[in-house]
Parts: sequence; structure tokens; C-alpha cells
Amino acid sequence: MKVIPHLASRAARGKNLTICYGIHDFPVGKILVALTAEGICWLGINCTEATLRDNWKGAEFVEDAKVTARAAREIARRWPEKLGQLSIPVVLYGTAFQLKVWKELLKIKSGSTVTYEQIAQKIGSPKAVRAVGSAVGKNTVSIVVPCHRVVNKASGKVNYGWGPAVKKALLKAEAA
DNA sequence: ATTTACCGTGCTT
DNA sequence: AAGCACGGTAAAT
Repeated sequence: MKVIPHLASRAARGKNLTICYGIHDFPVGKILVALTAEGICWLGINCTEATLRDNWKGAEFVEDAKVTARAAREIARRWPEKLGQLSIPVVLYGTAFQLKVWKELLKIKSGSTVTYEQIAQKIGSPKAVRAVGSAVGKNTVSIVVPCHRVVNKASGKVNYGWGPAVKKALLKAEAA
């Protein structure tokens, strides 16, 4: 899977971007898929257009489910085992810290989980566990960048931007 | 059982 | 430009 990183703050990332989006069915809910000219930049679960717009301030939006259907179908077909073989590039806009964290998430295999603490150690900021938590929560391409595979060390607590139930469903479906 | 410390980000003032 | 709230975990009170 090709990854195209861009250094950008949340406030600046929509500038001069045209985003094409559509909503499609997925096993754990409806997914809102958004594409730039480079590749997929956003995937939200049961996500509204308002949330998309809020996350890409300054961008121009075009709804076209015909265009996004190809991407959505490929993701559904490859998930979870073969997501790494996605033909569509993954476009990441974030700060240096967020990009480090998100790239680390890409290394987590389907069926396994890691803790926020382990990510913090892997990126060389062992004390930045909370910062990792917020960076994971700001992941823009859910499912493809598997932020749902990061769990609390003390099992039992489940936190997820699209709702704990969705996270549980994703992990259950991926479990070996 | 509550409080404290650690880090990065984004929102509000 | 400064302040505040989040988010995960361990350690001290």
C-alpha cells in the first residue's frame, strides 16, 4: 500500500484541496469515503458530511458516490487480511508527531492489538502516552489505518472515535 | 479511592 | 499569545 504523507496542521490541511466523497455499505456500518487527486484521505464510520467538512476546512467538496464506490468496494473486499494490498494510495495529512504515530499503526497486523504505551515506545517518546492517545484519535483514515487495534493496557476500557461498539465489532471480525 | 505527572494538539480567549 | 481540555498509564498519597 502506498502512503503519501503531508506535513500539515488540522487547520491548514484542507487548503487548495478538492475532495470527492460518497457513503457506502460496510460490514460494521456505513462508511464515508473521501478522495483527493492523490488517494484516500478520509474514512469515517457512520460519519456525517458535516464531520467531513469540519475536518477539512477550506477544501472544496464534491459528492460523487460513483467515484468513491470503487475505493469502497476494494476496501470491503480486502478487509481485514489484505488491506495492505490496497491499490489506492493512502493520503495522510498531519503533524510530524501524528504522521509518526499513524505510520506505526500501519504496522499492526490484522488480528492483533497493541497498547498506546507500546506505540509511544516504538516512536521514541515513551512518556508521550497521552499524546499518542490523542494522535490515534485524530486518525483520518479509519479501518485502513487501523487505529481500532490500539487498546488500553487495562482491558475493559474501550475508547473509539466512531463509538466503542464499532471498535469491538471491527476487532471481533478481525480476530483469528 | 483520589491526585499527580507526563506530552502534543486544537479550541477558546 | 496564553490558557484549558483531552487522552492512557503508573505511581504516590
